[in-house]
Amino acid sequence: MPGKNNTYSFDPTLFFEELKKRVDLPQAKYEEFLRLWEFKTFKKNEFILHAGEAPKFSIFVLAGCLRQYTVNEAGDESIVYFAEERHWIGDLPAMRAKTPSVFNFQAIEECSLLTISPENWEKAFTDFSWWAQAHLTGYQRWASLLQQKMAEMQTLSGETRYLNLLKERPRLFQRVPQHYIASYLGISPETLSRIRKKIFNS
Amino acid sequence: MPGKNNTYSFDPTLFFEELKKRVDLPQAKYEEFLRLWEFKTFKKNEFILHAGEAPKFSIFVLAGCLRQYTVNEAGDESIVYFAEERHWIGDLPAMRAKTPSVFNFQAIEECSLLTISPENWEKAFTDFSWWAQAHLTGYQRWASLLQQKMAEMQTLSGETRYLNLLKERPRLFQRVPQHYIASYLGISPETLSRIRKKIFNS
DNA sequence: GATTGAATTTAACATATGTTAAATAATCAT
DNA sequence: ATGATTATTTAACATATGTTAAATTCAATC
Repeated sequence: MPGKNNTYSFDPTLFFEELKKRVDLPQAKYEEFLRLWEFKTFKKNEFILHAGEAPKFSIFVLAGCLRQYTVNEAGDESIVYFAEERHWIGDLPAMRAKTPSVFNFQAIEECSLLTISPENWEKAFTDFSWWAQAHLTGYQRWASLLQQKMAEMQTLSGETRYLNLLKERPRLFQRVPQHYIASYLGISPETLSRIRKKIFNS
Repeated sequence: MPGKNNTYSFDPTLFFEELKKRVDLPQAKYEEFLRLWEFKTFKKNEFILHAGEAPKFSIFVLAGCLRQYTVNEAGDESIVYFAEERHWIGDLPAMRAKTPSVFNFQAIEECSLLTISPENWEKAFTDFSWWAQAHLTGYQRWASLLQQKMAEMQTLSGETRYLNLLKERPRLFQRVPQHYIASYLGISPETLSRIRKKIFNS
């Protein structure tokens, strides 16, 4: 059952931990907030949201790994983000405006997610001011990081970008196929293979 | 007088127009909000904010053009953003946390700016809920656009990226030196020259 | 566990882009 | 206006990366 609503039990520990990093509240408040979210599971390779459709929810990852990517006119895939445990992911502008997203979201492994609907997202933003605050701060930082990644893409070689990513997110290389890493780095799978050969033979 | 506080008169029309695009309020409210901002002018090539320092303000551009760029360990400059009239620019995470920015901000032309201090920024965010809302929406969209630009960098040739930018921001090419455009596109000035020759001779 | 399909590696070749250097053109400052 | 500085173009050459295709390895499925 793809994208089935799984309402049975799950462990919200990770979710609460991430919230606590940003704001200090009594446990009851976190639990009230949690009620806006819905637990879903997805199987490996299952699509979570399709490009061309308005996203039906935004996501917090409890377990598993997923990829966010575009497909351009020439048909080339381009992965712009890998979300692992504790990561937030989605296309909020498209979800909130109910317009088509340019991004695909697909499970790379079996995934356990907390999802929030557009209606509940707006409610969360209105009713929980601490959430609005934390969210804005998070987005400001995220935009800044994206600009720094842009600068990397502009000035560094594929090899250097590979080494940087290996340092920043070593766990990713344990769980994600090589050609996905290549796409994320903006190089062909063959070039990545060449780079690895060069590095690990010296 | 670099970065001098110019408190004499200026025209806030552009500023109000941009605010009105996002939220509908009585004029008096806009004017109250404007009091949090300070007018500053900068001369061509003058530095507005330096990397390594905590930013002293965030910016709305009334007139002129400026560039945001990093310098990596190898000394290569990399322009991540051009701000023209009506654009918002700054490093909010660094400003708010009072930590060093990795970005330089420099006037490309003589500039008229509205600036907001860290203290006033927090005040604006607390006292004007419409501002907080609009700001969050703006950042969500901004982050999404940056991810789409990332995908462009990953999959498209320098020539295609040049043509795309020419279509998206044609005015930029009238006012910004070519080698800045090259830096923004992530190619060398020589390559950009070659690309232009190829395009305009066919 | 055998078969099938997908991912990765390898190689040969093509091409886009970087690098260096010099010539020309444009801009700035006195 | 003139000289000095900076930006742009051009060219020759070097190199990183893409492309195609095949071989090999790995992983999923029945």
